This record gives sequence, structure tokens and C-alpha cells, in this order.
Amino acid sequence: MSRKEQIEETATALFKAKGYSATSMRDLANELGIEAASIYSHIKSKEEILQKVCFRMAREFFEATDAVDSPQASATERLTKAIAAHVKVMTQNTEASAVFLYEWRHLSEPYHSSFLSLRDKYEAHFRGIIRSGVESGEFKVPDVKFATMTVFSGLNWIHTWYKPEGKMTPSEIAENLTYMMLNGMKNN
Amino acid sequence: MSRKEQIEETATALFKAKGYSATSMRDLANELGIEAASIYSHIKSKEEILQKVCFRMAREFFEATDAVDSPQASATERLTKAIAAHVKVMTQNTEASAVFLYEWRHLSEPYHSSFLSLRDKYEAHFRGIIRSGVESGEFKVPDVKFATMTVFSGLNWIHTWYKPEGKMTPSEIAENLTYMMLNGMKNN
DNA sequence: TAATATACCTAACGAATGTTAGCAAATTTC
DNA sequence: GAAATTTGCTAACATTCGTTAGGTATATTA
Repeated sequence: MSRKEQIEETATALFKAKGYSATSMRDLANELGIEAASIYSHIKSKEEILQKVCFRMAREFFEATDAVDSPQASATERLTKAIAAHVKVMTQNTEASAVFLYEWRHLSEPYHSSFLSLRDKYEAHFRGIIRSGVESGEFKVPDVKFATMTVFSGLNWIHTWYKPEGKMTPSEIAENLTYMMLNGMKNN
Repeated sequence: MSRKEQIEETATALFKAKGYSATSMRDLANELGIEAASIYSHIKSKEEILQKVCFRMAREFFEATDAVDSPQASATERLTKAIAAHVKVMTQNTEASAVFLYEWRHLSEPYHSSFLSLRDKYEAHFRGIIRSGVESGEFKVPDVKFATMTVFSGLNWIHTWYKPEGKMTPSEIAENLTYMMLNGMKNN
């Protein structure tokens, strides 16, 4: 791993733990065991790190869900696979995922806008699956947009409690979340 | 509304919009139309505002859910009412809710710890309802803790998209979320 | 009307912020 | 072994930060 990658990784951990704004370059330097000014031999600015992380994660989420999508499959199957792909990316990148979810708002223009439109596009993918499920009669939801956001909320909360050493594996998490979203908690 | 309350309200809006750390006292002063130093005629410190908001919201959530709880009712009914109460508090205080959910981590000790234990206690209330539902056979969930967090994730995502002028009223939101959490998306 | 409290001001403090300049040692490449 | 690249340093910059001191005008209360 190059020094630059090391810096980005350490910064990502700090951004998750303290937030982007509350993380100073001197905090980051301290964590790396060097002086703050030395970091600038490797990166252009603090925000550059944030940009890299946000857009790399966007790409990872896109690639992962695209790879498992098959438009001719049932909506249930498509959603199940999309959820599993999302959970996999998230659990393999817990810190970067947290940055992707909460720190993007500190991006300056034009990164802020282009990040948001990427995120919208990603959400639209899920929305499309759910809508097609409703149209085919597989799903019954109060509102497609609302249902999509509820699914996302479940997905995006995972990073707050997931620990690799915990009792649920990523695929069990995906399985359980899919079960809850499809069947709910009612016993029948 | 006293000047102090006005300051807290304006600060809350900024904390939601930009985050606690990225909001300067000069930002806040500017929004109020006064000088930064003038704020200190009314408050002791920047963090005092954060403390007030976090603990006030904790109290509001507790009181709202306690008020509608009836231990002898069915788990379904108890959960339905708890969700409705939570959504009501949240939609009536969107900005303070966002601070409650994301900015509490900037509290210093001992506030940080005591906030977290309050939050845990609140979550335990929901967890208790779900557990009793599982024991009575009303609910069937993969894991009680997991189910609780999934419910919370749906609840706590609302503030990111809720707009008072939107098409869903708070009680419709509660109704729809309860439906999804109890029945899932599957049409059967 | 005198006393008190409220609300805000200017000026400034010490500390922390992101970043640049200029340089030196070590490591890698040719 | 020379050249180039990588990695780091010290010193310092301009700016912004939360906050304090000391003061004035306005509004409220006695």
C-alpha cells in the first residue's frame, strides 16, 4: 500500500470517528506519526481526501449492484441480490461507507452537486426494482418512494453497529434484512 | 420566545445544515444579525447549546412514547403507538431531531456518556416491545436486536426527507412505516 | 425617577486551522 | 554510481476559531 493510500485510509477512519470538520490535519498527521506539513508531499488538500473516498465508494456501490443485476429476473430476486451486494460493499468498507453516507455534505462545488446526482442515480436503481415489483404484483407497498427509502434506511444504518467480529456475517445480515423488508415482523 | 430560545433555535438549524463543528459562532451571529461576542450575553458556550438540544430531545422522545404505552396491550398495538409517537416528535422537531441523531457525538464528557445511556434506555423500550411480541407469538423476527435497529433505522431516516409541505402527513408516515415493518413489501 | 436587567457593541486574546516554502535524507530507478 | 523520486522535516503564513473584557444604550421594575 502506497503512502498516499495509507493517508487516505487513516483519514477515513478519523472522518468516521470525529467527522470531517472536527478532524484536523494535525490529528491526521499525529495518527500517521509525521508532521502535518509532510502530508502535503502526497496530497493536494484535505478535501481531496474526502472527494476520493466519496466518489470511490459511489463507484463501488454502483459496480457491485450492477454486477448482480439481471433485468429479466423477478423483482424479489433482483432486490435480494441488490441488498446483498450493498451490504457486502458496506461491511467490507465500514469506515469509508460512513464517510460516503454522512460526510459528503462537506464537499465543495462542483463535487457536492455531482455526488448528489450520483447518489440519486443509485437510489433510482432500487426504486426501479421496487416499482417493477409493484407493477408485476409481487410487491404491495404504501408508496414506491417511501418503500425505497425505508429499504435504504435499513441498509445505511448497518455501519453504525456492524463489527466484523460480531455474531452476524455480512450475508446473514443481508438475508435478515431482506427477510424483514419482504415479510415484516408479523408472524403469519 | 426569549432571545436565548431564539439563539438555540437558529443554532439548531445551522447544526443540522452544516454540522456542529462546521458551524462557527460567527455563522450563528450572522444568522441572528448580531456580533458573535453578543451571543455570550445569553449563553455560556457553544457546546451548551448542543447539550440543551440533545437532552431536550431525549426527554421529548421519552415522554411521547411513555405517554402512549400501555403494558397490557398487544405488542402490535404498543409498537404501532410507539412508532406514531416517535414520528410525531420527529416531524415536529426535524432540525432538533437531526442534531439529536448525529451531533451528539460532539458532546464532551460527562454529557457524551450520559446521553448515550439515555439513548440506550430509549432503544431498550422498543426492544422490550418487540421481544414481548416474539414471546407471545405475535412477531417472528430473525433477531430481536436486529429487528429493533431496523425499525429505528426507518424511524431515524425520516428527518432526511420529511418536509411539512410534502404529500405525506406525519400520521400517514407512521402508518406506512408501521405497515412496512409489520407486513413487509411482499404481496400476499 | 432611580435602580436594575436586557441586549448588543468594539476590541482583542490566545489557540487552532489549512497550507506553503525551502530544504534534507533516504530510497528507487537508470 | 548518478539521477530522480519519495518521504519527511522546520519554520512560518494568513485566517478563523471560541471566548473574554469592558463598555453603552434601551427597556423593565421598584
